[in-house]
Amino acid sequence: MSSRGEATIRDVAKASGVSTATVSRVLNDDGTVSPDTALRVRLELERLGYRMNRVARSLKTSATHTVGVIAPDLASDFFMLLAESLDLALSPHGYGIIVCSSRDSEELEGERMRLLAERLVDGVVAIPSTGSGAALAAARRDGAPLVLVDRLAAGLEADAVLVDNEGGAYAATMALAADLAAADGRPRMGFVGGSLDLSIARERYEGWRRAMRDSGLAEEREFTSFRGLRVESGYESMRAMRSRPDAPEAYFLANAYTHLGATNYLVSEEPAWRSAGVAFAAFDETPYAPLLRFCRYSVSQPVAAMGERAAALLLARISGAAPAAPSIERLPTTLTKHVVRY
Amino acid sequence: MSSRGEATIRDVAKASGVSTATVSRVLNDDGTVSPDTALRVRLELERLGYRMNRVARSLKTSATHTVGVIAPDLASDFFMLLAESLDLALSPHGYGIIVCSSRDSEELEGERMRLLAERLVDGVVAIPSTGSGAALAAARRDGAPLVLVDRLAAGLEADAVLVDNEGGAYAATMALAADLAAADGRPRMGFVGGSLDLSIARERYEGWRRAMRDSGLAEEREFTSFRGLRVESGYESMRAMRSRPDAPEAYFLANAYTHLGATNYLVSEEPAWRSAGVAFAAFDETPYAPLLRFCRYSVSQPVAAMGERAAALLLARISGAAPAAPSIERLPTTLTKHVVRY
DNA sequence: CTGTTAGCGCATTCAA
DNA sequence: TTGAATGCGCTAACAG
Repeated sequence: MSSRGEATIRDVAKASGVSTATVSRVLNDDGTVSPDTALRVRLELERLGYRMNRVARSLKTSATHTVGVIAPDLASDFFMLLAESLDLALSPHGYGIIVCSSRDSEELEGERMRLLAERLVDGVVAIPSTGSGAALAAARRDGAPLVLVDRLAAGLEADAVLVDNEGGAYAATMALAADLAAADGRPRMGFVGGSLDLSIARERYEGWRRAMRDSGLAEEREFTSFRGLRVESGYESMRAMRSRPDAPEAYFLANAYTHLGATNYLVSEEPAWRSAGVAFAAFDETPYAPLLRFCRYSVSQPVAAMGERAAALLLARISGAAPAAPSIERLPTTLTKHVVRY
Repeated sequence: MSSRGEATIRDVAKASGVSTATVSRVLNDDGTVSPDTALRVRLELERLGYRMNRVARSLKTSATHTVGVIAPDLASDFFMLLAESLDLALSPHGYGIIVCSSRDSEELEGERMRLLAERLVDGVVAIPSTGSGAALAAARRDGAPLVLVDRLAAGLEADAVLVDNEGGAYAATMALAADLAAADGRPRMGFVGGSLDLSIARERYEGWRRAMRDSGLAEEREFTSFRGLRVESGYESMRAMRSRPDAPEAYFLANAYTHLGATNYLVSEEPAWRSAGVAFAAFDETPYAPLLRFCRYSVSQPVAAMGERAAALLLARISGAAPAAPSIERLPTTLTKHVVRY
């Protein structure tokens, strides 16, 4: 027995009268071990309650069967769905995921990446916290498998799984604009989004803009906000816009958080008679969608599919069965029309 | 250079003209290395871009600085917040977390626990998927540090961090009952919860029940549901109850999911004039709380604090600075009164 | 203060 | 088909 009190292959070898090499072969289903020796070994394995020390194996094989996951915020709907789906896709292959939060700090992001490299993870899935990806690039183990999810980072040669943000925003905006045109004489639409440094914020803005042009609507500076993609940003943006007497009735919200914040504002600060005509088009789908009462059109991202694809790309890289050039996948979004019942 | 193309302490040792032991001492801030040797070594460390191979260190020290986290569902609000707070509390100590989903299956739970043990994690934080904890107990490395969160498991000798479910449910129910008594002649209250096998479901039921007795209200079988703690269960329970002509106006919802489901039902299936008088008391707090329009009282769990405490208990066990007996901490909940604005 | 030595537990040559 | 020997990269006595 080792100091840990656990049986090692040496104990098993001794007990079954074979060498450690043979035990190792049995453990790895090597196939070259005679059936009865294998049986004897397996019996002892069982009897001694043997558990493999995977750390030792990893040192030998320099493969940890672990992938790192870095995200700006672990406590987001998007990330957790992603984690669940990564776990689902990876665990059948014997991979575990070690998750870390970069807390939207580039410095922390680099630290975490470095630590993952030191832990010899076989690959990394990252939601970059900045548009540059500099910290990730610097800390990355040379050429180590890396898959970006949700956002692109400029300086990073890596596979990526994204969604068609521009197209999704375009479709939702077009749909809402059409409704407005049918109902109202002079349709207008505000925009609530985040910093254009972020690829997702930028792409959604561009989609909205194109749809505005194609619908013959004018982009009004006072009603175009890039305050951020958080709940409070949505709340504040909506407050700022709705405080003006000439506020539009329609808005595009760039993600679930701003959507929630905006709805919270209207519901809790504006009298019902005033908000009655408000209509939203928004990115993301959530469990509480039925409560987002101003939502007319929503764009949902296939988060689970994104996790699956990210896992597949990573496994392909790890096994070496991937083309040299990074592959960027852009998954389609789905437009949903919401009927208001209350 | 090693085969991985990374410098090892041997490369650094050679380059700086010292032994590997000295390099190791420098790396571990051992303090017994003379300032100028240390400087020379650090220079080479930097020049060669040395990165520690933590797998090798772990094999030697049999400490991985990794803790495993097992939860029935990674994609839940509760778990996300917990993961974030565990990461926050643990990462300053150099610990990483490897998360896995048991998908509410006892078999998977055991498998995951076993794999974590084989990976030599220094400890495990688990949200048990069953009341027995049998799978966890079986796969657990003998005496390995384990902290249960949220729920207890009968057969498991482990530290635990829970909340005062009974007390929280009691307080919310009492508050709502008092409001009812003040307003109405014959107050009644329904209950929507989950299977009593789950400790949290049972404790919340017991708290509700005690408050009902103390308020002089009768528990009515037809309006007491244990269908489950999921969104759909809440929806279905509410549908079943509200379909009866004699349905009460007040309800206790045992968690965020049932609360959401119940609200979804009322909002989307029941005409406003009929649901106008409905009032809820419920467990959990969410970002979309402002949209839960029937909520009068909510009980919030200190999820972040739970993560912190779990981390602290785990670290104490790992360092051996913990009493032999398991310590069960029960954190207090907070009652919030909600004002309805719409 | 520093170097030598000896493994941690496993997988993998190379012989037999 | 099996065993003996070697080393993955690091830390930890023990000497010097």
